[in-house]
This record gives sequence, structure tokens and C-alpha cells, in this order.
Amino acid sequence: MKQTYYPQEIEKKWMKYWDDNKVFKTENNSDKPKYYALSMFPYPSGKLHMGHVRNYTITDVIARFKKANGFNVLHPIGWDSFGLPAENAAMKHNADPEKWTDENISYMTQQLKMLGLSYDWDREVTTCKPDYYKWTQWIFLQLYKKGLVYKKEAAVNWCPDCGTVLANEQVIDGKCWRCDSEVEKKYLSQWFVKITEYADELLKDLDLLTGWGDNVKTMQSNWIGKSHGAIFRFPVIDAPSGEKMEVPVYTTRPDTVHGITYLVVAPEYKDIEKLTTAENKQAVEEYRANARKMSEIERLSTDRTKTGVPLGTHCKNPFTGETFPLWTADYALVEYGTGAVMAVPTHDTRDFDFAKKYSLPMKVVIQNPQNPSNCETEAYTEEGVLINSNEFNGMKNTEAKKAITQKAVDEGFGEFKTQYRLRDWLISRQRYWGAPIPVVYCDKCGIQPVPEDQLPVLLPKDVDFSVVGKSPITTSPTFKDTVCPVCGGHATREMDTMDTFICSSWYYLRYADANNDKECFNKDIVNKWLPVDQYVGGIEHAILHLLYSRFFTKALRDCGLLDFDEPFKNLLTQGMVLKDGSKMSKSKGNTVDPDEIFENYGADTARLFILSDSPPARDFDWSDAGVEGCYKFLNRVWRLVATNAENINLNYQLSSQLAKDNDDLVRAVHMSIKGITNDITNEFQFNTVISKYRELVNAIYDWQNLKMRSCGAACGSKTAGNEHSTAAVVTEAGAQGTEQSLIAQADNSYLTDEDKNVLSFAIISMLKLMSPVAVYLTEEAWHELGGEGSIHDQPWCKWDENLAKSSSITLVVQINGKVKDKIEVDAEISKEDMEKQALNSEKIKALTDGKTVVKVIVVPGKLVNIVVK
RNA sequence: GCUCCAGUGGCGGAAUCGGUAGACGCGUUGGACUUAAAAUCCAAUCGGGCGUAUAACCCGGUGCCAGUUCAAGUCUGGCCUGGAGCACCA
Repeated sequence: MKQTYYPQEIEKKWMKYWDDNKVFKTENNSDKPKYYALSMFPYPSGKLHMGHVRNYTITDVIARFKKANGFNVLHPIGWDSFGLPAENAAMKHNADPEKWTDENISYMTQQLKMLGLSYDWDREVTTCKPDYYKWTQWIFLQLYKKGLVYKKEAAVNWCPDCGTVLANEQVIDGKCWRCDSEVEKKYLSQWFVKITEYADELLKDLDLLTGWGDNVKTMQSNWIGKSHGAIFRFPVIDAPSGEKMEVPVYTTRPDTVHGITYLVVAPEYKDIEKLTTAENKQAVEEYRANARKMSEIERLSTDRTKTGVPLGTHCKNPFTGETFPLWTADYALVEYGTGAVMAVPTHDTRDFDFAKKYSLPMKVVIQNPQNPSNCETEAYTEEGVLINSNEFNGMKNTEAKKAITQKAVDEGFGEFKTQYRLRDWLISRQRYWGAPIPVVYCDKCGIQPVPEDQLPVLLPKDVDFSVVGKSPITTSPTFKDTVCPVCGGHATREMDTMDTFICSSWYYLRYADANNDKECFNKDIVNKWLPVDQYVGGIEHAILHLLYSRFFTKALRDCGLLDFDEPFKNLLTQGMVLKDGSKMSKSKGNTVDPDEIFENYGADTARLFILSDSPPARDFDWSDAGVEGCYKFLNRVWRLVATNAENINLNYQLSSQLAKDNDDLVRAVHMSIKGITNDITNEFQFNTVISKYRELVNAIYDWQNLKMRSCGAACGSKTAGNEHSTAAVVTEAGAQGTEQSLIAQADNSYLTDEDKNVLSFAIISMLKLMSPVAVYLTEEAWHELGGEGSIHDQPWCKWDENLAKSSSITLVVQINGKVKDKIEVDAEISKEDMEKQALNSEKIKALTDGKTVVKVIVVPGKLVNIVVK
């Protein structure tokens, strides 16, 4: 075995070996229990970044740990390979996005292999390949058949830079999630997926997700935004046309209905023109035009003072008989509720601001009896008792909500209503590089789905990527015209492609049965592998991908394609990789290229470091010194094995009676096995796992130093050369027992047979424990020591509970809760002896002298606390 | 404004049940080895008492203020600070 660690050499060798021999292939059939470990698959942007390295290393270690613990592990990878960057790159260089994507995939595949990830590459899925998107289209058709996909004209989010519409979830602070440009409103006819039909189940089932962090669940719950309230319909008394009209409103505060002093409709409200008088028409039109012009950001800003104009018409409040004016104001949103708001300025801060500005009347209807408020300076939004509310006076407002709504129900002008903030998912994209939406528009028969036997609808190749302002797909001379599957007449194809989040909403199902060309996946196989036991990925998908995937699972379940309710049992959202306190990004120029780390230190160092300093869920601060430290540690591990290779026997025998120092080392190993196993099992605390690796390695070195020292004393000084050409001498000063002196003892003649057995046990255990992280080093060492097969097929180490603790403990003696003395005692000491020893300590005697011992608390195996007065 | 998370040395972070605060590492300092360096190894490293050193000892200390307890980084209540998410959703 070479005395020096050359990671580049051994890593290249094993990478090729594992790849050629498909070492990590997973069979669907096995007697072992299944375990599905999944990383969020990457977009093939060109190169891996450190976020990927962190994500995939975490999942890989989990997969390897589970495999060693007897599970049949599914650990797949693939490519979320449709999307804008490919198309933009193609436009820039007038090339084919497929070629760009393929090149990126092949480069990144090499990087993933280099990183030593234990993927079953036979299950690789690539969403932009026809053998995958055929099934994406097929699933679209199933949802269409079920009525979960529909087309409608709506105000949609338009990103001018990307030249396409976006889903609500893809608009962050009024900006496009991908390119950060300001989103505009457009009225377009678009395809939607009815995610709202599952709003309630998506919310309710969050409770089933005990393996998810509360932060993600809260975000989803807020996004779904369920609220309970009522719909009231207010008759219009003076509609200009003389028509009998009513304005329905949704409110969560039916208890305040007697306090309405005006009503607001959104500028885009559908009946607004019919509700505007001739005198007010011009002002209303101007206001609406202005609202249209305004950007989303401007409009949604809560800092902006509210504006609005009266329509000139009025409604009657059926509860009071009072009439109140109608206004339009842009603080009412057309997409939410009914697009109209009943305004109660006394009990709603927004209505209050608006009423103040336009001097609208106010009427107090809820009061805290202990501390009544006239609502002159601010709205009272807390609980209280009703006043000025006819027969409801004196009722608690929480009860009045129900009673008042019930009255509206009984009298026919209202109902109970549950409302969601969640909107349907807009999935049309006016772009080329996505899965074509499989429908045609027949001149006679209208919208017709493409028959399943005609799938996939392939992306045309004869397109011009240099066009500006429209989708390249529209330039294809062959794509557009087709025949109607119903009447055989002329039809045109849908030119829009699907949101790539559709593709990524079912890829984790495809992995279970990735090469099936008869169906999207076999139901039994998917039921066997799913749900995913551990999903690992970035928090940025807390809503987008994770909500869509949950929806897909439920929808596909209802299509009869699978039998479970939730796709991801446990979710680990890993923190960001930072450099100098901020997120690594090209624009900040603080990125670290994984290739450079592989080249300079090797993949094992990269893996070790990315796990070492922070727990997975927290942000990770990259430091070059930290990498260096990990590299040094692996060198230290290597030297430990290399210098002892001669003395390590894979078939070591441990006797039950060992010399004290040997017993201590054996115990240290058992403690490491226990600690490391527990740390991985509990929340994947890899940072402490790595601390424990270091502790174990330190313990083995310390043991060796001890052996050396006793030998140095017994057999005198020795010198010897070695590969480092550092000939060292064991001198009295060197009673420090330096590592050189150990290396110098190349013949290791100072070790007894018992020593060698203990050392073998320690080093073999160390290698097995480290094998999920330092995958290459441990494999190489395993073989150098004569190990058969792969160390990655070895079962996980077991510990003996009796040996997983040290033979002595430090008894802590406190007086009134403060540590005053520490005594080394036997680990098996009785409670009585603990107390006796503590009270007999000279220090304690001195300190308690002349005081009264009130109480003595003994915590077995830990401490004694003496309470004195 | 609402929701969630976090606050521990110079830094990253440890600390199953409330039971020795600061594991492990980085950095720094000193030392061994070397002609010298690199590498490696050994030691020290929360603050104060304590500006000669060494050893020993004492006191304080986990964002702040209270509380529970023999005992609080850990539990309870109230604040402060930072981060993330949502945000005119009626």
C-alpha cells in the first residue's frame, strides 16, 4: 500500500470500476425492505454547482447508510431538461436546444460520477426526451378526461423577457421567478390545471406529513390560504339600466355586516360598466385605464395610499334597510372571492384608511365591553360584542358570524362559504423547449385531444430560433397543420408547450419503472417503491414543485394510476451554500467550481467537507481553509491505514479479556459506532458524524502513541526511514510520541498479537463507518487490506451496549448546583458509593465545613449535588 | 402587519431525558522535527481576578428581563435582534 494518499489516482480507478460493473443497480424484486432516497433532479445548466454537490452528497450518504443496514435502496437521478435557458442559449447561438441540453447532460453526468454518487444509471430519466414526454402528454390527457384541465380566458401573468405567461406560484414579488423582470397582466386564453379542486385535501393532508419541516408546511398552508366566511348578495337599487341587479361579496366578517357604509368592486369587475352612472362614467373609465397601466408591483404595494372613485349607484343592506354607495378601488382584487368587498371601516384597517381619505361615514358595530372604542383613529379588529345590530346586539361576535350568516341563508340572500387563496395552475407556455400540449383545434369540432395512440406529439425540428417576439415553434412549416381526429377535416395544433413544472411533477414516479414503453409506469411497481422515504432538496421549492407534485400524486391516484396519497414521506430541505456570508452566484463572483475541488483534493474531500461544518438543514459557509482541513484529515486516515497495513488482519479475533489500553480503544470504537449510527438516524446530523470520525481517528492515534511510548521506554530508541524521508528519533523530549516516531517503527515490532487484533478491529470499523462519506478512500483501503468484493456491500457495524461506554466515569460533585470537584470512579459505581465518595472528597469537606447539608441529589453515572445552607 | 426559524468563544458549530457549557474542526500562539521550508506531530487558546512566568485557585459567562427547579443553553412568560416566507386575499 502506498504511504501517500493520491486521491486522483484511486478515484479515477474506482469510478470506472463502479460504472463498468453497474455496482449500484437496483432490482425491483428483493426480500429486503425497500428504501427510496431521492434528490431533486437538476436542470442541466452546464455544470454542477456546490448546491448540487451538497444536495446529492446528503442523499447519497443516506442511500449508502440504508443499503448497509439491509434495505433494498432506490437511488435514482435524472434531468429536468425542458426549460428556457436551453432555448435562450439556442437563440443566442442559433443552435438546437436539444444539442445544448445533451452536451450539458453528458458533462454533468461525468461530474456526478466523479462525485461518487451511488446512482442506478439504468433508471435515468430525461424529461425532454420523447420517451418521457410522451407520458407527460398522456398524463395531460388523463387529467383532461377527468375535467382537471381546461382552457379559459383570464388575466394572466406575462413575463416580457421570457415572452411567456407564468403561473401565480412563479411570480415572486411581482417579478418573474426565473429572470426577475417585472410581470405584466395580459388577457389571454390559456390552459389551466384545476389544482383548486384539491385545495382542501392539499391542506388537510399536510397533517400526514410528519416528516416535513413546519416551515414548508406553513408556507404551503399560507399559500392555499383557506378561510371561512359568507357570501352576501346586495341588491342594487339604482342601476342605470333599470335592470334588477345584485352585487355578491365574500367576507370573513359577516358579524360586521350591520356596519357597512360602502361597497368596493375591483376595477376589472365584470359588471362594473352596468353599475356606473352616466355622470361617473368618465372618472371610472379613467380610473380603470390607470389601474390597467399600473405594474403588479405598484398595485400590490401595501404602502401606497388607497385610491378609488364612486360609481354613482347604490345597494341596499337587507339586514338594516340602509343604502350605501358603490365605489371602485384597486385594493379590491378581481381574482379573489367575488371581486367585490363590503366595506366596514370601523372594523377593517383597509376600509378604515379608505373611508378616512374619502370622508365616508362609519358605524361602530363591535365593541370590547371593557374598553369600548369609537374607532375614530383606528379600526377595531379584535373580538367583542355586537352593538347597533338589531336583534344581534349583545351577542359575541364569534357567535354572531354564524347567526348572521344563517339569517342570510334563511332569507335567501347569502350562504356560508369557504374560500381559498390558491388559484388554478396556468400551464401554457408560449415557448418551444417544452412538452407540446397534445390538443388540436378543428375548424368544425373545436378543441380535440390528440388520441393516445398518436403520442407523442413531437417537437418540430424545422424551426427558426432567431425569431423575436413569438415562439420558435410557430415558425415550423410542418407542425401547425394537421387533421382532426374526429372528423378528419383540417385542424391546427396547439402551439403552446407545458410548464416544465408539469414534467417535474411526476418524475419520481417514473424512476420506479423508468424503461417502461407500454405505460407511464406500472402501478404495482410504483405502489411498491413509493412514497419516497427521503426527499432532499432546496427550500426554494417549498411551494412550487412540492405543491404541484403533491397535487399530481392525488390526481393520478384519482385516475386510478397509483394507490397512495402523498409522494414524499420525509423531506429534508437543505440550506444554501454560502461564500463569505452570501449565496454563491455568478453575478457576485463568489462561486467555487466543484471540478477544481475534485482536481486539487479529490471527491472524497469535497464530500467530507460539504457535510462537515453545518447540519444539512442550515446554511453552509464555504471556506477554503475548511476544505484544506478535510483534505488533511483524509491524509491522516490514509497514513493510519498505510503505516499499519502489515498488522491489519480482516479476520481479527478479540478476546473478552483485554489490557486496559486495548479495552479503552475497543470501547472507543463501540462508542463511535453507536454515536455515528444514532447521528445519522436522528435527522442526518452529518456534521457531528464527521466529528465522531475525527474522534475515532484521534483515539486510534493516541492508542498508538501510547504503545510507542511504552515501547520507547522498554526497547530504547529506534530509527528507520520511510517514504517521507523523515527519519525520526524517539528521544526523551519526544516522549510526546510524534507520528514520525510511529512511522519510524515500520516493522511495528512493538505490537503484541492482542494489540494487532485490537488495531485491526479499530481500523476496519473506522473504514466501514467512513465508507458512506469517503467512498473512494475506504474502497481502496479495503482492497489494499485484502478485503473481498466492495466495502460498499459490507453490512453496517454493530455495537455492544455494554462496551459502548467507558470503563470509568467522571463523577461531578456540585454544591448548590455549582461544580466544585470531579472524581474519577468506576463506571459501575452504585448510587450509595457515589454519595459517599462525593461527601468524602477533601475539597467538598472543606467547602461544606460548618454548613448544614440539606439534601443530596444523586444522578446515577453523572453527578452528585449537595444542597447546603 | 402576520407566520415560521434562529441567536452559544475570533469563526463554523457540539451539548439524547433539565445534570461537567464550548465536543470536533478552522484560525491564532508557542514548541518538536528540518541547513531551511513544506508536510507532520505536540501543547495552549471563553472572559475577568492576573501586565513577570509557572502552577494552583476564585469569580462571571449560552441575545435581554423575570419565573419554575437541588440544578436551565435546554422548560414557562415577556421583550430585543437577525433571517426566511406570506402580504390590500376582504
